[in-house]
Amino acid sequence: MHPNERRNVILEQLNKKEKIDIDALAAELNVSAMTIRRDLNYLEEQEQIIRTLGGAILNKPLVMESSFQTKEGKHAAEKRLIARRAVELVQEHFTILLDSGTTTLEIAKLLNQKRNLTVVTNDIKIAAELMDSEVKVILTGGEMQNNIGALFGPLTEQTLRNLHVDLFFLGAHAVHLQVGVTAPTFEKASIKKLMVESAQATWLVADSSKLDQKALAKVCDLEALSGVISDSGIKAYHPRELPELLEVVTAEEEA
Amino acid sequence: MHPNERRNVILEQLNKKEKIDIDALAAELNVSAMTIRRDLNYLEEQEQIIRTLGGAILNKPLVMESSFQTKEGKHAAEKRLIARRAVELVQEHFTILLDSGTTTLEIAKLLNQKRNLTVVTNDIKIAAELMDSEVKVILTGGEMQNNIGALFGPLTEQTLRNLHVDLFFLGAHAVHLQVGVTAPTFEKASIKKLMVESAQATWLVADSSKLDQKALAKVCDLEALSGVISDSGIKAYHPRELPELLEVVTAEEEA
DNA sequence: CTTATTTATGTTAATTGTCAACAAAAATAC
DNA sequence: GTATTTTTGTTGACAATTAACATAAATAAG
Repeated sequence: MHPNERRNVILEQLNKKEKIDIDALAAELNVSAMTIRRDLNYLEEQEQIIRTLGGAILNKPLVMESSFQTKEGKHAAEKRLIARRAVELVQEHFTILLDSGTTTLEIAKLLNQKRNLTVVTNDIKIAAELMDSEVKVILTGGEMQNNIGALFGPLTEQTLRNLHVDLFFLGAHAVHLQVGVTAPTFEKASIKKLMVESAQATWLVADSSKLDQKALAKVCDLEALSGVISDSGIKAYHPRELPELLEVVTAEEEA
Repeated sequence: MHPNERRNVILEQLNKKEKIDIDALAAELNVSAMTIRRDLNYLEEQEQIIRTLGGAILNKPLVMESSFQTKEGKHAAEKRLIARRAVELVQEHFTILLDSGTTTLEIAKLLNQKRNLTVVTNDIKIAAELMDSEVKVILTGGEMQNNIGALFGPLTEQTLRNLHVDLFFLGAHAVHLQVGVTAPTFEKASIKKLMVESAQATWLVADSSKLDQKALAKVCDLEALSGVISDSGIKAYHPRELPELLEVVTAEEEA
């Protein structure tokens, strides 16, 4: 019997019994009490259980607000402002492509109430967010990146190649005047590049912490973008130097 | 300082600190460890805290288990039993295809501690469940069915056609001796059919309420299955009449 | 297929936490 | 003021935990 199997048995028992006893489990599973103890310590590290004297109980997680536990990350307020500005670009009957990421997730939350809209995404958190809405959602498919919920790989790329959308909201890790938009891995860059190519218009959504940064893999030049939406930090940057064709929108707090 | 005062101090600390330590408290409150222990035992009797080794944590009220609000549906206990029996078929390095549905979601929950496993699915709840695990997850892609989180449509079908897996767990709406496995829409049936075709082995997982039922669209004959896992209700059905090639496993409560 | 390496498990002894029993102290009742 | 109850501290027996090491099993490497 594998350790994982054994741990599953323990969890199963806890679903019925509220509390389990180490010695009883050891006898039942024909292993030493020490092994059970190690299992319990492992499960406690995973925050699945809580150790008690001679046993353990289930660790009931706290209630979460959204489908996913959305711990308020860095620049959350900025992202919300950007998202609010972004949805103004969305018209009825549009097909919209949403990159994976927290900024685009904020956009998804605002699209929640729209109708006659199709959203394509490679982010399962975005899909989950729109699950109970009237928006039509298409997931690209692909291999899921753990802890993030973004889909990557050949399957994703193949889907994107057969796609055309009206509007693409591109999230970025790094944007730079000369270098353009870049991503930390070739895999991500490749996906984003395909997304740009399959969209009629691409708007970059990025809070100011991403500006003036460079990363490994090139996604596209700034010229490929229809516009940029960022928070007021972009002012401290140099909006005048951005190519003229580029409409730069600065999201700001409303009065 | 009154005993009740002291106990309130303990509870206050627990609201901030998640876990408290007996010796530290004893020193801080200038009482013996034994006194703190008695306080903690008292508070545990009141179901306000839970004792751990050398300390205590707050007793949180009951909440949900999974990323999604999984209101305990019909036949939940049966589904869990079936799931437990099903994962016994899973070997390391397997690639497993999971149909969308609540029974297969239960299977996913049990898989989430396994390693060296690849899971393919068209259900975003299953994907979400496995997001924080070490299991490699591949989503088929496709159009998301609202309120359920299952992916359908041509995109899904195309992905399935280019796929081969070791083991497929098929969830069913209706199973019948003569008619075989059926689904309520052609769209769903089409997906399930493709899944059966792309798998080395197909095991049907269905609680007994699904047995002896017919629906509109045919998925496959019983002969196409490698086996069936159901709860004990299947006994009231007619296991002897099932085709001989079919191994029927009945999941039952352990002694 | 064999060997090396990692991982999992068992055993022990030292440490730490727990409990029960009793005694002392404090609070309360009469 | 004394009696009674409640609370607290102390002690020793016992149980659980941990760390450290040894062994076995599984996996990877050659």
